[in-house]
Amino acid sequence: MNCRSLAGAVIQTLDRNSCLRLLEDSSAVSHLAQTHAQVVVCGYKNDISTITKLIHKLCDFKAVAYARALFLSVPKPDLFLFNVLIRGSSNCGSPLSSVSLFTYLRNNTYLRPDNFTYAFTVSASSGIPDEKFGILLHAQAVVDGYGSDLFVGSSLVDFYFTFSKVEMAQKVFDRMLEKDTVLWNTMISGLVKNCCYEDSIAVFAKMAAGSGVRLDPTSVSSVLPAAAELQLLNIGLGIQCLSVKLGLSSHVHVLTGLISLYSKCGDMKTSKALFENIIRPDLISYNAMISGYTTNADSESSLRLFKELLGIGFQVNSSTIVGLIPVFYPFGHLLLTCGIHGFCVKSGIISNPAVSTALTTAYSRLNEIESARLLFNESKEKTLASWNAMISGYTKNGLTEKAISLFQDMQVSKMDPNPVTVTSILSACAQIGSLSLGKWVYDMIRRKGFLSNLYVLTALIDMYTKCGSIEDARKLFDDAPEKNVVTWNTMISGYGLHGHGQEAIDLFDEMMKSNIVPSAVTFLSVLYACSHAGLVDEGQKIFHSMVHDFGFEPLSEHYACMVDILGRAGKLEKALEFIQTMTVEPSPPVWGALLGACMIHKNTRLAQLASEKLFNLDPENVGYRVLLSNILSVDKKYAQAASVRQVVKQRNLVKTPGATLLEIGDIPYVFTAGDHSHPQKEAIYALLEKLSGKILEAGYKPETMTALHDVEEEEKELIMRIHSEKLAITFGLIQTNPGIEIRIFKNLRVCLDCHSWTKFVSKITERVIVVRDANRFHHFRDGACSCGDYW
DNA sequence: GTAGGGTTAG
Repeated sequence: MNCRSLAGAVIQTLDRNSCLRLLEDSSAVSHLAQTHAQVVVCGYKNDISTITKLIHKLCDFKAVAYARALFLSVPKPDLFLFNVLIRGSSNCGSPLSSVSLFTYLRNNTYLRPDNFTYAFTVSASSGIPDEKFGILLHAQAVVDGYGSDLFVGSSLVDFYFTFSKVEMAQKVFDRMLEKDTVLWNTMISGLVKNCCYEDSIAVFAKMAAGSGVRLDPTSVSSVLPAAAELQLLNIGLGIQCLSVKLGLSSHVHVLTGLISLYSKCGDMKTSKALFENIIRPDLISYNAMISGYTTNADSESSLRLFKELLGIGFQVNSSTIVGLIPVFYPFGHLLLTCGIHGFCVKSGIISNPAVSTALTTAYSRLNEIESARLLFNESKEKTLASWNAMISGYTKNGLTEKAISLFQDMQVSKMDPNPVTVTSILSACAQIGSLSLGKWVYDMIRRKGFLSNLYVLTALIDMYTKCGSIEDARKLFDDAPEKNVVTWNTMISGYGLHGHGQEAIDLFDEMMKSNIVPSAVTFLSVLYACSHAGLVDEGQKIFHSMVHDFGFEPLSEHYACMVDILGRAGKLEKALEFIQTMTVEPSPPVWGALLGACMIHKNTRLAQLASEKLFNLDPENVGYRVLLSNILSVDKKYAQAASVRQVVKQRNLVKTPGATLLEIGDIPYVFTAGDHSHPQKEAIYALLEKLSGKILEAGYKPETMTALHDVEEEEKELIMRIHSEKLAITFGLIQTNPGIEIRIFKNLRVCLDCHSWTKFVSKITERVIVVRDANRFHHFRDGACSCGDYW
């Protein structure tokens, strides 16, 4: 009905049927208001069925306040009207008013609730944070004899699924004498909501095979996400065939579900074909396509569809944006990310927490951690996911202290950590080697029952290996009820970290026997373990097997590992030959491994070749230049060494400062090179002096001296500044009783001199000294190191 | 029917 006829209608007196038709045809709240006036003018304001219709319509347009006011003016509302308003309030996001209406109905009227009343009120109670309302209603419904009503049953099943009470939902479902399509569908989608994907598929199969109930598009589109989540293409295919047979396959919901399934299985070609089959694709089907292209790293298509969507005038929603954003960061598209950010701000979508979380993640993955933090600070509604995104942003960028301090802020603001939070924090503990914090988190994990989560367990194993307790890690690993490839990789690389090459290989063999499919990282982990333990032949065998038995195309990282293995073993020429066989362009780490080997084996010629490549590939990296300068100095090529250092100076390249962490009890102490800030510095330097004398007597020769002949005075002093690990170890000797093991953590690789120094110190003080450097663990005992001088 | 946060190598 258009405005002119409506305006005309207002001045006419209409019969009841015309009034009702007018109500039926109203398409906005303003129309309804006029029609309301008309109803009053025509004398139907006490006609309950007309008023009920009006209230019903008002609710449809979300004018629930208006509807309630009108309801209050009705002298004797009947049950039907109560039911309409209970449902309406719930649909308008006021489930509490639904429940209070129900209570009013029971306590203050002569009316008795019927199956509709229960169904609507139970549905409403799914939207209230407190589960007690629904449980109470369930009991009352049973007492009133509606326990096996289909409508009531379906809403109860949905209610229990909403509160993750899967067993209760199942119980209600099983006890229903009669089951219809809606009840089955509720069961299928509820299981999906609770991540019981296999069960959901099983229920769907039962429904299709022997229930005698008709499948509808909702049945199919409810089960499809389960198949998609498990990437069960065969099951999906079966569902697709079935829906073709039943004539449901052209339904837009079904097609959208199939698009998502094929996308998650990596088949964008089929997804595209399905999408083209949709006669009138809606926003949700577009979203499914965009997110599909995004997860399959096709940024061009993803963006193309997004622009198409804007072009045809669709109002995009948060789902569109959240499905699009992750396509930006694998390709380093900072500008596009900023552009979308701007778009979100302008259109107001930014207020959606999922959107701002996705953007926070994007910025942090693009190493724009400050922008991420700004966005996080500005977001009004901070959900658990936004906290987690920010915390993991910090850990992924190596800003562990910030991650931990944000975690503390999170607890202050009463946000309860979940397994995702805990996983990130454990990763932070592993990074800085803080066993004390790690153990504290472990306590929390046990209290909250997160230990059954595989991510948490794996991160815990990693934390223990990186904090030095390889035995504790292994115990957790052995007791794990479930392991995936990452869990195995973590344990293998843990052994590598500690120089236990044979254990790593044994575990790898065991993994193969358990039929776990290895990943690229599996081979990297076991190869690094070989490198740390000097297992040259074993490493070569595994590399060969990786290519020929497992059909892996080696990545540049695998080559770097092999160069490392060969190079450390002194097979420098062989390493170079190996590089020349590479099918991919050698990356900086490949040449870096060769350069490192040149340092150990003092090969100036190859060092110059490797560094030339490195200076071209990675001109900003100071480490390589320092390394070359040292190699040249050792070879007495002082002029060349000086000119390498000159470049560093001229270009203002900054070397990461070395730092060492030592924990005494729960207190962490951080030392930097030449540190004079410590309150006990006098005692430290005095003991350092005393130790120096003793170890020189025992045969220690400072390694740096050989490299320093040509260095200018000022620079010499700079280099001679006592490295942080020496200060930390000395402090540890002062602070702990004889015989106690000392553990320190260094952010860079331990240098040759400190390594030698620590060996001697361990001998004369009869202490076990454990050093974790950027690369691996060194266990010093009685003048020797577990790495066999092989690092 | 579409959508946000987590573990493994270096």
